[in-house]
Amino acid sequence: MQIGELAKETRVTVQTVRFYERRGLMPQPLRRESGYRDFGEGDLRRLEFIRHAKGLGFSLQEIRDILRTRERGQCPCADVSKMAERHLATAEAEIARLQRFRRELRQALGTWKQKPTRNLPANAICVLIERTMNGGRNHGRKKSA
Amino acid sequence: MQIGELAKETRVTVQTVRFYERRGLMPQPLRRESGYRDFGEGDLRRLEFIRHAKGLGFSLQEIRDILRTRERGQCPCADVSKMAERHLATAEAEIARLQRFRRELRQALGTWKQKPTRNLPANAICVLIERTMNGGRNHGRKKSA
DNA sequence: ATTGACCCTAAACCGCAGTATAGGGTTTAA
DNA sequence: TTAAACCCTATACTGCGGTTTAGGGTCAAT
Repeated sequence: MQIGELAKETRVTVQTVRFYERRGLMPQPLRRESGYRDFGEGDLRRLEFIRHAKGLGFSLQEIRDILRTRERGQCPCADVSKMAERHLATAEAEIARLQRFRRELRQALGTWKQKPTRNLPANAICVLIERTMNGGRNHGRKKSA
Repeated sequence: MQIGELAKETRVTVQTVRFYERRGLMPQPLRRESGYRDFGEGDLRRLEFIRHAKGLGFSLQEIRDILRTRERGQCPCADVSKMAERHLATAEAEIARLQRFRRELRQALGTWKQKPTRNLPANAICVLIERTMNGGRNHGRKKSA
């Protein structure tokens, strides 16, 4: 299989396949007389694995390490498990952050939509953003003194 | 105020302050005879605003645009509102993605912890990851035929 | 007069995940 | 034989948000 076919099958570009090869995610493939790369079914599955792992949030470096471990005949699942736990922790933190952001922004947007812009204080930059600056929700109270 | 003091107050590095100036987020400050930058209270508040907006997920470019609008005497809140709505949509999608990832990974981790590695199929790379490849949870069924 | 802490600029570099460009060679069909 | 469609390498560039390096100048105290 030529690189173009492999690329089409896995919905990546030809350059990306070569890029993955340079980064050590794809192996040095067989070459024809012409110098053209010649891929097999295993390469196809490998590239599908890479795309899928990437979709799950693994970095190219992590994926490379997983594949290297597997090449040494070992099972990468223990490592993957560790990486996954780390991703989970990051994901949890990120979810929490985004949800806080969403809450604050909805609050700010809600009150702003009721009275947009009227008496914008001269020293303010943007009430929507600054509203969240002194610790979150100062709705009517003095600044948390 | 010298750049070092400003940087210390706002917990950024001196280089970052200069970087923000190059990017148009911080204004060209007054200069002393020596060429040293001389910042005032307004600059301090501006930099705090930048740090806060960044923490909320706004990009430097967006923040620069917000500040530019404000400099023209206009209220940036309408623009900010639009950006925020976009961020919300992105955040929702990201939350959903992360939660799916978390669910799949927990499932895979749970079953893997019960029987780690035993009979790893020769053509498999990592069951934890590949388990999620054929559409999610193929727990005992044939591959979604 | 010299040390140390601070400041200045311009430019290069970092990780990330590719994308683009320049300048070629190969294969196939008309 | 020539054109299209494919392939090759090497190198540079993108956007993001800075960080680092090189090579200086300034200011205060000793």
